[in-house]
Amino acid sequence: MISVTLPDGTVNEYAAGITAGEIVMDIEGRKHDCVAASVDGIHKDFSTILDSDCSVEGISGFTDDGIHILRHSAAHLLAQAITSLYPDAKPTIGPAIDRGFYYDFADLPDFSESDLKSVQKKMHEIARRNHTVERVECSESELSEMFSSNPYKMEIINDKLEDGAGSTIYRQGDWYDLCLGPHVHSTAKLMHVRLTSVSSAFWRGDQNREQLTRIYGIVEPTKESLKATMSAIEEAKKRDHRKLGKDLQLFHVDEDVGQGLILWTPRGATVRTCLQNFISEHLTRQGYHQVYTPHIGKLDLYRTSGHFPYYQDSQYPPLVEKDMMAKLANEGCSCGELSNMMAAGDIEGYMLKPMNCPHHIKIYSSQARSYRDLPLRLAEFGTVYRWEQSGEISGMTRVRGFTQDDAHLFVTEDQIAEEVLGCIELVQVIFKALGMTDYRVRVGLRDPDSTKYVGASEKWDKAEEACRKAASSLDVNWSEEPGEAAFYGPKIDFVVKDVIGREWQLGTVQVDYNLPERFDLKYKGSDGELHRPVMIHRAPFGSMERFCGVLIEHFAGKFPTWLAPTQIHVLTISEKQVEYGRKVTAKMKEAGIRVELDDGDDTIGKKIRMRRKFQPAYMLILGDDEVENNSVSIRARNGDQRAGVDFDTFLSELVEEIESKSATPSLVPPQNE
RNA sequence: GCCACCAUGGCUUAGCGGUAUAGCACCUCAUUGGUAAUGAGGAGGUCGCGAGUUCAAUUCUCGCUGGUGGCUCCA
Repeated sequence: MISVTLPDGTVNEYAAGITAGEIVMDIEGRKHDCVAASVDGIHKDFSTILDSDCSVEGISGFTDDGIHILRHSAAHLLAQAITSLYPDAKPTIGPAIDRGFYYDFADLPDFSESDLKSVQKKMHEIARRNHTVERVECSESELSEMFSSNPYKMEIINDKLEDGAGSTIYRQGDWYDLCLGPHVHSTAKLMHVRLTSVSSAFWRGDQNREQLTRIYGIVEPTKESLKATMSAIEEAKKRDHRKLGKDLQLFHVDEDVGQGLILWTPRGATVRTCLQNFISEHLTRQGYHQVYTPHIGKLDLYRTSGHFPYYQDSQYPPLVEKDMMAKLANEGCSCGELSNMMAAGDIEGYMLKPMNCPHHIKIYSSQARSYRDLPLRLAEFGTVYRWEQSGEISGMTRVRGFTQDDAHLFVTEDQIAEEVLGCIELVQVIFKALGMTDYRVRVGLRDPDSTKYVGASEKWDKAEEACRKAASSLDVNWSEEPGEAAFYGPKIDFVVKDVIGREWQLGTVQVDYNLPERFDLKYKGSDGELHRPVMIHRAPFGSMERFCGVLIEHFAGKFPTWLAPTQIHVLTISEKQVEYGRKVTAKMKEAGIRVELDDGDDTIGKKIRMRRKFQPAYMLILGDDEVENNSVSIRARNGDQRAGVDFDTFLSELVEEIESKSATPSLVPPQNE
């Protein structure tokens, strides 16, 4: 007999040799939703035989751990279906991921989304067969024999397994895969599966290696949860900033202008301006100086900074000076030669700036600086250009021209900690005001084994400690990531997820020992000696483009009143109220409200329907009653109403809501019916 | 950049080897209507661009541009 501790703390006696699954069934009953067992805290298959004392717990398919196992098993099911339909296809790897699972296949050419249906059908068919999923221990030679026709699996076996060590396979029906497990005990657990998309991936993420076909899917424990997940995905798609950007007329990208180059249309520009003004207020409060610098600079400047020619791949090509061009033409220089000269950095001209720092540095060094000038904080909504790969460009979140809410702080060694903290505070103030709580923070530290870093290691220790401290002052999850520091200093990154679960880096705070060195920056200390300042780069929101894109999704286009492109739409019921409507509109404009009047001859129902798509904070309905009482009827975004409000009262309440930057419109109390 | 898919008036979309649907938006007229579509009429497209096949291409083929999903990269 063995003693098994159950989740509620009781200890039961079982015959040795009982399986984990049998105990889970004993605890949870016959109709449980567990997919595997946790034995002494380690995830195990139900088939695991227990012959000594331990604790056992069922892992529900509704838990993070449980769904992970389901996904992994579903990946196997997918591979089984694919190999049965496409015998030449070779499964490579197929893990569970955050939002589902995928499997990469070699030799599955021309597979497209339209083929998913038949594969999914096959998966359901196999699932229904109720195959037992069986774990089998194999020796290295057995494995080599079983996977001899699959070079990818062989590569894993050769690379990952220690010499002579065996591993396990999981078998279901006539199919098996190299895997450590654990897995569900039967394919029947995998009925609620959907394949979602097809794309490609490189074997082992290496673009020099084979291109594989990757199939993505999701799986859920029950029919209901699958349905819920599917509709959540549908809902998320409606929030996509690319769709809302079009619907709400916030921005436009035109192929004649260029890929990844955002045209801010009036409504979007309004949102951006409001944000920039908001940020500017805080910059002033924190002692920043705002500056303006041009969009280009001489190549020499970027030679000094190190951007040119070393980061050519991610920059627009240089603008070659006219005289230089003419000279080269006279000399019969070919395009190939010109291109080689550019690559070598051996050319004169200008560059579209990929970063603002060199310009800001030149502002710093335009005067002799003393310790009394520090910290010097130079801020700019600075537009930069980077040559992102064409396949990477997406909406507003990945673009080729963007405006950073950039600043460079020139500080003494001793000021680093406090200034980093100041940067973090700014981020927090603004994230809080916008109700953005769903972000994570990465602290990039140096890799202790590498020598690529500039600056003395004592300095690094101090700066890294400052970053840790600053991060922990935040109310959010943060992680230390050794090896993720830039070569010139440690950094703090702010990362958010978009509606489809992709992560985007927004803000960053970076300590930099390198550029002050390269530009030979100095300040005179209290000791009368010249010292080297340290720079802090910070862009709390990254870029206005990406930030607004994320913000559109965050609010699902329903901006708080202070940010709404149009705050108020005034709708008249009939011609009789047009004059009053105009008066009210004019008064609001005078008060600085962004207001639009619809005095057309559509019915009120039609006007509401038409205006709704712009998601104004409020609509005002004006009929005879309102004209008579000098009042307005307020209609909130959700349809709730507040009628007969004196116009002046409404206006002062509205101004108050806007000035307080209230995150949610609150002029109409919620109505529960 | 790589792989797959996609591209029809402002938006959503039907369709096909014989130059093309429909809805909304837009314009005109009638209607003066209380909180998610009043009715009638009208205008608007060289079917992303360029080649090729064909008697004929929006429809087939190739190239380009742009988009979508991934991969890769990101000072």
